[in-house]
Amino acid sequence: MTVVTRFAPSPTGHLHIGGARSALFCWAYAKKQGGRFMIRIEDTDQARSSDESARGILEDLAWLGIDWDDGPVLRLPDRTIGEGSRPVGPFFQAQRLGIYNAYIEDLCRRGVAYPAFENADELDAKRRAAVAAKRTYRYERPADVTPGRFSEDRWRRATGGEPHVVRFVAPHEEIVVADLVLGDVRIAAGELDDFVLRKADGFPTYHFAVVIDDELMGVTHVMRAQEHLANTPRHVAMQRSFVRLDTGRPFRTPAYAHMPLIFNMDGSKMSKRDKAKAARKAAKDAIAKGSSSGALAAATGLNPATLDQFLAGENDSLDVAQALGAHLKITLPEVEIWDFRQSGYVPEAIINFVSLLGWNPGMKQPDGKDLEKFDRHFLAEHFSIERIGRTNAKFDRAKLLSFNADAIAGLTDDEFARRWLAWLAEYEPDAHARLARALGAGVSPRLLALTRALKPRAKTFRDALRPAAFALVRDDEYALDPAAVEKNLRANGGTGRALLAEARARLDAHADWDAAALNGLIEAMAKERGLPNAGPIAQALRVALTGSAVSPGLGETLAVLGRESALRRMDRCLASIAAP
RNA sequence: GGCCCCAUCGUCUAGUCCGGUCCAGGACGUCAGGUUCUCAUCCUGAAAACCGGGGUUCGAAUCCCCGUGGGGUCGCCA
Repeated sequence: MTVVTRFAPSPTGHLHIGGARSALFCWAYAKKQGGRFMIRIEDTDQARSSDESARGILEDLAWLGIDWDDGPVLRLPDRTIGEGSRPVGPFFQAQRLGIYNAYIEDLCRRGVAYPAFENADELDAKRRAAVAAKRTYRYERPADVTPGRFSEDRWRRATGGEPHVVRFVAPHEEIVVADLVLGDVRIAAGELDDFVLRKADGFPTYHFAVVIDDELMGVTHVMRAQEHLANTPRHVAMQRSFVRLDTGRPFRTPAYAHMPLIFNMDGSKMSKRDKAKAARKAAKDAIAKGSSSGALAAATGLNPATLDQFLAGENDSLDVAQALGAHLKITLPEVEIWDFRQSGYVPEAIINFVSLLGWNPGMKQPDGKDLEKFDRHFLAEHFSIERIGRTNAKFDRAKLLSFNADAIAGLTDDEFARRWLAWLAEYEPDAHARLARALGAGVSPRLLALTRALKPRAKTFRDALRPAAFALVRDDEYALDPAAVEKNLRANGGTGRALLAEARARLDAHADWDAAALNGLIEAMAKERGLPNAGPIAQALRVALTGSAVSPGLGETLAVLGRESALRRMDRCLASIAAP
């Protein structure tokens, strides 16, 4: 039997970090077993689903390198995914209404389901009353409904146009879910009530569509987050009662594997709202320090009333959060793959880190330490359901960041340059343009010199922007930091300035404008002058070349700028500081 | 509240199935040193955990029970 796993996102937003892990594990298991990995879009919530969201989720998966064998076709500039799908589509549930309806009718005729006519508000009120009274609420099956018997009268009313939902006749028996991670999970008879299969708008509910589609699409292994565990008995109950329309065979029950949940460090659920929370906190801190909501509104261009509502917690608008974040210079917490991508994370690091949230290879490295660095190909070769953990995990951003830094450090210089440039083009087009202007387009030798210097200083692609700043400005476009000038050029009667002047002369006469050779020149000069190290010369030059006391290595800095630019910057600096 | 799941350093975890080699190992973070022209990288070292209580056993992080704590779920959301 060919293993078929699936990831079935609801297109109501971006791909969440937890969803990415689910998809990854499903993908890895299918690869490992020589099976197929499928994507199905669960767009049965008419109000919240969107095509853009579906497209975005597919693109995020593709970006992570999680390709599907079956599912929607996604055309990307460099490849197309989903073209070789088995003919079990369509893969959008909204396009499968005919199938669901055929099953609904069969189920009703066999007395396994029945139309119900209660009003949603009334049921809601009953439910709330039960909760208030600390009683368990269960839908009460109408007296005229008999399991196994077609409710003709109800069917007639329903087909006659009366508003209704269709409910399942829940079996009165114990249900055992044989979970591959958790073991047997038993639910006593009578715990399930007659839940809804088809909503009043004619769309299937999640539970119903999942069971129908997993059967019809040949899904053999359902791997998903533990939040679905408590719903699984419903699915098993349906599988026991449903019969395929095409073959007349009973539904099969796939293997289940429920994986642990992922939370924030504080134990809260990771959600888009975290961004609003962070922005709100930063704004309130700013106000506490003397700013005001009016000033914030003015600075961000936000509508003052909208901002006040946001601050009061009356809405969690992403736009407001982002405007505040940009103005207050805070990074909003990333929770979706799209966020991490924008923040300059690489897919390798996300894949690796997220794999470790609830799974572990349990292998040692040659040095005896636990193996925890690997890529998706390793996962495809070694993934096993037995090694999925049972405990919920907290998402430690610091560790992810460290993984990302390592992944970046592991790139070749050329690869880093190419990918950083592509990232800039997408998320920092202004810096991208400035860089092309200063160093030439594409991966030029000088760009390579720059990125070599940037790589060990960057934990993310965005991080690389700061140490690259000196290369993005014109030779007369940057300001000299007064404190740095004072300390490194003016102090001690201007020894720094004198060193700068001498270094400038030596550099002018120097033929080989290469980072290593330039470093050698500075070292040699320090030695000749009897200095304990190259520090004073390097610092004087650094301030002159970049305006600041902090920059990449001096040789690299010089090499990136090039002879002309470097000399011009030194001259400008010397001219701005009077000789003593 | 009913039902269900879980429980090793601050965090991710190895070890748990097949009790002894575990005064519990690794990683991230933290702290202290060191290398280096600044920053970063890098190197070395340290502190840091078997939720509690009962059993079973010569012996329990590992098996059993109870408690406690955390989580999920109970929608015409998925």
